[in-house]
Amino acid sequence: MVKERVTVIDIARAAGVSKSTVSLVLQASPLVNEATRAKVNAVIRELGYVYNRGAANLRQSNAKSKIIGVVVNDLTNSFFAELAVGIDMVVQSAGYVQFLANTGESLDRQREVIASMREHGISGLILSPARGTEASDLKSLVAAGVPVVNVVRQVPGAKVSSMISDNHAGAHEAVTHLTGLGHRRIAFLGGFPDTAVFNERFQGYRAALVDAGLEASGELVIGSAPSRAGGVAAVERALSLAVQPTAALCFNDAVAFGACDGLRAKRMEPGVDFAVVGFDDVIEAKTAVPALTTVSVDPQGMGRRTAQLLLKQINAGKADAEAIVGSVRLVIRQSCGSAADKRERLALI
Amino acid sequence: MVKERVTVIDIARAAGVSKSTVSLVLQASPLVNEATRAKVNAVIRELGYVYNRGAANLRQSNAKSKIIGVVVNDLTNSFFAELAVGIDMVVQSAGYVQFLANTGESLDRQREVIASMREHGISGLILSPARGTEASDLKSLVAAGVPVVNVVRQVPGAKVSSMISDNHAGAHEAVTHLTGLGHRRIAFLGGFPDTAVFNERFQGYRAALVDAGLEASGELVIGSAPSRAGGVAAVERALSLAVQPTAALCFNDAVAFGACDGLRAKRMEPGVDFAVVGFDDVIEAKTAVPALTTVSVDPQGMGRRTAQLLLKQINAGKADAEAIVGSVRLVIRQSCGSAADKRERLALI
DNA sequence: TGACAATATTGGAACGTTCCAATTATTTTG
DNA sequence: CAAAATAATTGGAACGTTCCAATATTGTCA
Repeated sequence: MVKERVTVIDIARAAGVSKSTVSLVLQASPLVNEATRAKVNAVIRELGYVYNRGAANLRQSNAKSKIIGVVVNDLTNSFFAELAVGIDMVVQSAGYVQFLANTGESLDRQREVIASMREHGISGLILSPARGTEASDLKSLVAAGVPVVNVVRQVPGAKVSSMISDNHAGAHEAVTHLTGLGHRRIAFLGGFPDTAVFNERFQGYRAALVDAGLEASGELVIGSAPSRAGGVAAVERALSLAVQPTAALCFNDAVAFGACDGLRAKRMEPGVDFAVVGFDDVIEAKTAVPALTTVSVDPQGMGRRTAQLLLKQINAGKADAEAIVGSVRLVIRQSCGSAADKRERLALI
Repeated sequence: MVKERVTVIDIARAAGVSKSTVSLVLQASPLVNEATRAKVNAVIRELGYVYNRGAANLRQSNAKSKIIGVVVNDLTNSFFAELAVGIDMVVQSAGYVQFLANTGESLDRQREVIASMREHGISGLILSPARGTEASDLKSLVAAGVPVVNVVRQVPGAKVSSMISDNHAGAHEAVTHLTGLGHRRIAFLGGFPDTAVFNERFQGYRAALVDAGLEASGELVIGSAPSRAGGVAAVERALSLAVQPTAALCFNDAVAFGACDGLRAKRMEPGVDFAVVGFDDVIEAKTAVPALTTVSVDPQGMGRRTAQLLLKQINAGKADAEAIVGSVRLVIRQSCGSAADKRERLALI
C-alpha cells in the first residue's frame, strides 16, 4: 500500500506532452489544442491525479486559494449556524469554498484557528469575534492585506469592515410595542453586560422606556448566559421580585425560549400571563408555541450580505473599511398577547 | 501598501544565521543553541513572519497539515453543530485544527468541498454523508490513503470506518417504554423513509410493537422532513386519523418539538394528553417544557468518539475499517406522562 | 597538546506547480 | 513559395520550505 503521489510530470509523461502543457490544461487555458486537452484530461482521470494547491500557491503568491474562512464564537447557537449557511450561499456561487471554525469564546483558540487559516492562504476572513478580542489580534492579518469582515460583534479600533445589526433600533421598537400594549414594568433579560451587543440592545431598551415616560429600574435588568438555560434562570429571578414585571425583552431568542420554559414551570402561560419578546428571529421562532414575537435579524440574510461585503473587498483589492448596519424589524407573533389584553391590563391600575 | 512576503531567508539574513537554522527554530528542534533560538524568534516577531505551510508540505509530503476536515449534511440541525463541537474537543487537544463545511444534502457540493479539503492536504476526514452518497464518491480518497470516518450515516460498500448509533435498540427501548405505560396506538413520526437511519429506527419501532403483541399499522407511520416544521405537519396528520394514536416515537428531537407545538396548537398538552418521545437528546431537550423523553445519542460524546477513531487511524497509518455502534439509552423526562396515568388509560379500554 | 566527542550551524538539492521566453508547427498572406 | 502571422508546445527558473550530509565550533580527557 505505498502511495506515490501523482504529479503533473507523471501526467505529462503518460500523455506524451510537457508538464507546461498539463499545467495549461489545468488552468483551462485557451492556448491549448482541443485534442491535447481531451487527451490530458483523460490521463488525469485515469491516474487519479490530485491538484496540489500548496505547490501552486507557492509559485503564484498573488492568486489566493479559493477559500473563505469563517470563524464564529459559538456554533451551538443556531443563529451562527444559520449565519454560516447564509454566507455559504453567496460564497459558493462565487466559486469559493467556506471553511468554518468554532472558537467557543476562547481567545487562544481563536488565535490558533486564524493562524492556521492564514497559513493555508485564505482569500478572506469573516469573523464573529470571541469576547475580549482586541484590534491587535487582527492587526497582522490586515497588515498582510487579507480582507477581513467582522460580523455580529465589532472590535473597537480595528480597521476592518463590519456588518452588525441595528441593535438599538430593534430593542427600541420592541419595547415601544410592549408599552403600546400597556405594559409598565418591562424587564430586560439575559446576555452578558460586558459585550457591545448587550449594551446596544440595553440602550435601546432604556431609551424606549424613557420615551414612554417610564423610568428604567435597575432591578429589572437581569443578565445571564445568552442561552436557553440562562433564560430560565433570568425569568425565575424576575418573578421573584417584590413587584413583578409583566413583560420582558430578552437578549436573544434562546433566552426568550428559556424564559417561556421558566414561565411554564411557574404555571404561567407566555403570551397570556406574561409578554415575551425575543431578538434574532431564529428559525424556530415561527413554529414555537406560542410563536415568538421577536426582532428579526434574519441571520441568513445577514450572512449573505456579509459575504457580499467580503467578496467585494476581495475583488477590489483595496481595504478601506466599511461598516454596514443591517436594518431590523419587529415581527409580531403570539408571545405578547394582543391589544385586546391591553384594556384589561389598564383596568387593573 | 506593497506587501512583500517575509520568508525564512529574510529572517536568516536579519538574524545573521542561515535559513537552515531558522527552519530548525521553527520546528522547535533541540539542536539549536538557546541564544540563537531567542535571537531568531525575536526577529520573527519583529518582521511579522508568517509560516508558509504550503511550501512546507511540499517538501515533506508525508507529514500532513495538521487539519481535520469535517463535512456535515445539515448544519442548521443543532445535532450536527454539537457533533462538531464534540469532535473539536478531541481534535483540538491533539493539536489539530478542525475545518467544518456544510453540504446541505447536495452531492455536488459535497464533491466540491471534499476535493477542496483534499487539495489542502487534510490529515483526515469525518463525513456525515449527504443523502445518496455512494462508495465511489469516497474511493479516490481512501485510495490515496486519507483516513476517513463516516458518522451518523453509513455509505454502503465503502471501506471506511464508521461511527453510528444503535438506532434499532434505541427505538425499541423507547417504544417498549410507551407500551409499558399502556399505550396501544403508537405512531412513528417524521423522517425520510429512504434513509438508512429512518429504516433502522423504524425497524426497532416495529419490532417493539410486535414484542408487545401489538400490530404495526401502516397509517401510523407518517414521514416528513426531519425538522420542527415537519413534526408539526406529521402530528397534525396523526391527529386527523379516524382512530387517533395516543403516543408517538419521533424520528428525532426536532420532529418531537414540532409535534409538541402541533399538539398545543390543537389544545392538547404534550405529556398529558399525548405522549411524545424524541431521538438524539439535543441540548434543549432537557430544558424544554415539558422536558423531552428521548433516546440519548449524546452528539458531543459521539463527536468525541468519532474523532478518537479518526486520530487512531491517522496515527496508526493503517486503514482497516472499523465500525463502531454507539450505545444509546432512553432518558425519561416529562413528555410521556408518568406510570400513574397508566391505570387511567387502561381503565378506558 | 592532540585526539575525540559532542554540539551548532550550514549550503544545496528537492518538493509540485506556474510563469516566461523561446521554440516548433501550422496557417495565412503578398 | 517565401515571408509573416498565428497557434501550440516546451524547457528551465522560480516560489518557500525541509532534509541531508558536511562543516565549524566548542568541550573533555589522557
